[in-house]
Amino acid sequence: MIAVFKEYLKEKANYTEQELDIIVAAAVIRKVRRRQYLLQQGDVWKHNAFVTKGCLRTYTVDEKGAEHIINFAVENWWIGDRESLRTGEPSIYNIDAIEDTEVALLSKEAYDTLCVEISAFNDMVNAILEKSFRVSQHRIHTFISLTAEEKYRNFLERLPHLATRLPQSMIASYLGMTAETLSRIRKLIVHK
Amino acid sequence: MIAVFKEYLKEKANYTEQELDIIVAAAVIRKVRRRQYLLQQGDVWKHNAFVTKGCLRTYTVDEKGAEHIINFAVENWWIGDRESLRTGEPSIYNIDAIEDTEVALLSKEAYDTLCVEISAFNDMVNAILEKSFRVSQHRIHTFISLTAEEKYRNFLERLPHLATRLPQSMIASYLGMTAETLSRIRKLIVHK
DNA sequence: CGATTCTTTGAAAACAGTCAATCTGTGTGG
DNA sequence: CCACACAGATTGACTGTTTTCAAAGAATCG
Repeated sequence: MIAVFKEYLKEKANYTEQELDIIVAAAVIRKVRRRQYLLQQGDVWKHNAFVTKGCLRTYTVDEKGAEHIINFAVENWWIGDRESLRTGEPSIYNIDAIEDTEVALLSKEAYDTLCVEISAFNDMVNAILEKSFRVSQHRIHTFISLTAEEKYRNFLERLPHLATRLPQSMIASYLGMTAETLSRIRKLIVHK
Repeated sequence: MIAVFKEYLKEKANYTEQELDIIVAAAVIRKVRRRQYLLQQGDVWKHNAFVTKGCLRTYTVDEKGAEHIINFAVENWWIGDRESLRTGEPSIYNIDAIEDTEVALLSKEAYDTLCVEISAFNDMVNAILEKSFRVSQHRIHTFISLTAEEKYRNFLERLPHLATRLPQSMIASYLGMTAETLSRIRKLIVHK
């Protein structure tokens, strides 16, 4: 499945064959079974993970035991905890697999080295970061300006491939509403 | 007020005196009066703005005329629309001054040149971007996991200097609630 | 002081959450 | 292959929270 990673890199920048090999060689493939953790609250996150197959989520669990999903990641997405990676502090997030999954892990050290030695990699990484930021700004905007129904419709538009792939209870959590509310909204939409 | 910008740069990285001068020389100071726009919906944003004095907000206006505040920026913060800057498309946001304000503007071209020629500047810029991303992830988390009262308390903790500086109606908008709701929450908190 | 803007309050309506029960589909073991 | 268990989705009744609209009360600025 490392081929997926290589394809992704080729699309993102004009790496030389040699550079591609260096990057791919630095990655470690790791399988994560459904329901298995990639990161557990309290642990320090020391990698950058690229998903080659499957689906993961980042979430927190509050005092009442309710889960709050911050992010999903499927094939060709990056996932991790930048906060913990940067500070070295234990993470407040959990990351686990929603399906049987495979990720390419780049250790913090390998990652930093690649950034220094391959300028195209550094640029790619920053472009990804910028995109992530823009996406999260957009998501904030949905929270402050849309109704529950609009948030769901917006989700269907922006991430249609996720809508069919994820349990609805998780979509509800991602949108900041209960599974019951989402179920009622879906019913309402069908009747329109 | 350009001195504020220079101080900020000194704190963020070890620039040489020469580098500092180059960066500062690239900046254009612009005054923005209270209620005056720095960016208007439909215009293309072509700068990066650093606030040396005053306070601004980024917001949208929906079909019903309601304003939704995405972000504030006070002294030593950056503000702008990365989306429009990157794509060259007209912005969907408005930016205006909440107080009489002064910003240092770096044109897209000047900014890109500085990134190439001064590597410390490039690193600084990326560190700022990463921080912005982490802050916005945190904010998303507040939206999906906190009650209205908790969101306000969290705001007071994280941005106490803004709480006293901004009209409450704007804080309410930033938190995704109505001014009336925030007013009631404040009353409730006082009685505790 | 007067005008304007911001905040507070009240009452009703709309909306979303909670809890408990039922329904549906999937996969497993006998 | 069937029966059962299990997880996820739906529904109903109820509760609690937030919005809406309208009006009154502070605060601020020229």
